[in-house]
Amino acid sequence: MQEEILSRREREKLWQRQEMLTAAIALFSENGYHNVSMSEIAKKSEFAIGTLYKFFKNKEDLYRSINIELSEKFDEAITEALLGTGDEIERLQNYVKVKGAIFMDNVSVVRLYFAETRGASFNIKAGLDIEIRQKIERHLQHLALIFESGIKKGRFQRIADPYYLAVSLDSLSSTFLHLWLDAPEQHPYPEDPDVILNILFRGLLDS
Amino acid sequence: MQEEILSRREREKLWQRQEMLTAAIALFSENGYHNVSMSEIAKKSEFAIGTLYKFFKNKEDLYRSINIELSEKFDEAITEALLGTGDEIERLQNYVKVKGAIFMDNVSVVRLYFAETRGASFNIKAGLDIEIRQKIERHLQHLALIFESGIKKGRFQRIADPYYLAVSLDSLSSTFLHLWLDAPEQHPYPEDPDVILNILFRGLLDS
DNA sequence: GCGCAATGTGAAGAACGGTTCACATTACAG
DNA sequence: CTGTAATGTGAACCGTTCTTCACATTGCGC
Repeated sequence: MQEEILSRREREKLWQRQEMLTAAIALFSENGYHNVSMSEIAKKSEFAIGTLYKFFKNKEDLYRSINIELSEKFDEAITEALLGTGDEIERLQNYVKVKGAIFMDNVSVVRLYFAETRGASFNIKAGLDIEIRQKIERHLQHLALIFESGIKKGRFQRIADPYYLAVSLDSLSSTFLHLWLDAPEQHPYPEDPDVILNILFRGLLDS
Repeated sequence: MQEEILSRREREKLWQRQEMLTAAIALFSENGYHNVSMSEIAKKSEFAIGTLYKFFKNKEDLYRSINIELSEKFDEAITEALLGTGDEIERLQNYVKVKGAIFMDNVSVVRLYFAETRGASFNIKAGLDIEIRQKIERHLQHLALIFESGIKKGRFQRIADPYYLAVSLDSLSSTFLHLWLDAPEQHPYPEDPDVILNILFRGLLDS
């Protein structure tokens, strides 16, 4: 990642580009793709419409750029958590914690991310959500491996197929993030990852 | 629910209305609100555009009607399952089963329902998703009561706040339905509700 | 059959929004 | 300071789509 070999001008352009993306993120995540016009983005970012088109081929390209950068950022953090050191339980705890942290740090884009991630995304003709879905699928496979390893070692009961356990944990953590998004003070995303993990770890029945 | 005091004409209009809604559902759930035009709906339903406007104030009203009828239908079935007879476990089993059944029977609209239900809904200016959310909130409260009752009676361990258990079960069942939607043969929605419920019932740790 | 009311029709109107491009402004080398 | 290239601008263009409404068709009581 060489970043220092950029000229002043290049750095400025990068900065301008980021300004545009930031403005667009705010608008898109508030109103959705179709309810945001290029002129609104222009006004908010304080550039002219034509300038936007110097940076992005068209509106769809702008939107795509946002989502790709977003998903890469998220992907990096989550992958790191999943590959990190520690036993199965620690890794799962890490996953829940990191996922929470990265979402907290990017509140304004979380709505956008969920819109592209869950439910059907009708914003883009085709292709974008596939890329994102592939990243998520990789996470799920990683998670499944952790569960499988725990089961093999006798640490975990095999209460469901490892892949389904992975999907379940992903779903549960996203759901808690949703609760938090809707009412942050009422439903804080738990500091302690075990609040979420215990739903899997402990059983409602027996003890 | 008196339905027989309708004239032939009134029944016909109701039927026509349903034809329009059916065509619109197919298009919306395939392409999303903004990617479907009134003329497409007109063509598919085999009415003229002007006729659509005799039945619905505008496009948004048409969309709103779909979602309201949809959510009422779902609400009825789910509420019945939650209020039905049986102990706590049977009620939960019923909930999972009924939710699965009603979604299976309405495949074409499930995508639409998820789009309005999960993630952010940007299709409608405001208000629609609030109505639907209130219905879902009622279900969650019901579910929470069941969990609470089970805990009070000592049938369930208190592994989490009852409301969070409710949210978790809702999330898990929706997630399994999502899997099924994406790849029906690969991930059949389980006949046996305990496949899903065991994720809550049994614990990964201990036995 | 007749005539009126109810219903159905789709071309035209109006608004909106993505994209373009000729021009203005700025940056910078010589 | 000058001239040229790079960059920035936004009015105008154009396609799309929602909505209206004057007219056509149908249904029905007499």
